Amino acid sequence: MQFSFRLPVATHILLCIERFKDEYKTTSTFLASSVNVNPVIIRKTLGQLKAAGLVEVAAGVGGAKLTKSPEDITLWDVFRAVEEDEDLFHFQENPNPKCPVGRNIHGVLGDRLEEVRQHMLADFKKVTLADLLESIATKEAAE
Amino acid sequence: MQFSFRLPVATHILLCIERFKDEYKTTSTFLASSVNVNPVIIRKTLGQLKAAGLVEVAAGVGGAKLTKSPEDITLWDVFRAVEEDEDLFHFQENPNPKCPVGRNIHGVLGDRLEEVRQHMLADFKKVTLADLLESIATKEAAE
DNA sequence: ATTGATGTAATATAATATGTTACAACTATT
DNA sequence: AATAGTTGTAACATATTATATTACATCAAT
Repeated sequence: MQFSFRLPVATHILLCIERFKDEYKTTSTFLASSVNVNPVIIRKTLGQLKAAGLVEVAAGVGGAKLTKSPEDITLWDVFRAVEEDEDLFHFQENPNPKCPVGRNIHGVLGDRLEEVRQHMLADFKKVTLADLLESIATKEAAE
Repeated sequence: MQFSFRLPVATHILLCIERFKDEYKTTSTFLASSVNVNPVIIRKTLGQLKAAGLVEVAAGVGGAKLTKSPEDITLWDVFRAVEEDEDLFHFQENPNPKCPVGRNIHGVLGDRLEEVRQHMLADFKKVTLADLLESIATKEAAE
């Protein structure tokens, strides 16, 4: 059981937009060829990133660019843009209310899991696009 | 996008086994009525918990019990018993190798996400079944 | 032997993610 | 104004995974 690849794809898109901003017009087709998914997936994701205020997309003429500098965009921003703000785990909806475990498990376990989730989100905040771009540049230099 | 309810269900099962060990024989049917899922789901989950060494299941006669005390079983044990040991997120399998972002994203972003996952696992280790049982007992007392 | 359980296979159903096609709307350019 | 390339989005198809259910062989205490 894993999270979908929406976060990785969205991050990939943002990194490409920044990395190639001076070389290419970063259209959905261009981005799709780097990520290797259908351009429509890119457009949908770009729509979520736009709604979250992370990118601007040029209507008509095409191409996208970041609205902030890469230092100011974290994985937390990206995660929130493309994933629902919901519990980390599904819970069985109708446990037995006559059982003391059944009627309290969601509250008790849910609280602990929500703490874990908040830590995860805090971790996401520590990673910026700039960090990732730098790591990629380092790898590129070593090739 | 959420994790399945395998962890919550498995935890629920373990808590019930301990909570009712002196009152009932904790068969898959009994447990199923508290969790409110099909008994076969309970048996499969119990099979995973048994494989992980967390419970013993009485063949033939039925019923399950913990192999350790609740202080010594954490959510980490339960998570490992019922979930694959894999990346937190899916990655697009074939990004464009001709693109510097495409050929490095998995390594670079994957490393950061693996750190987040390790933190999550560490958080799971902090929560024991005994903690949860105590929280439930507190709620029961307040009812 | 009977009874009530477990373990497991086979299959069905549901939910979700992803892929694809199609097309209206938009904007710079000619 | 017409064109060309692009975005935004709907509609639909496909794949994957999780969960539910039925069935039944096997087991062990009575």
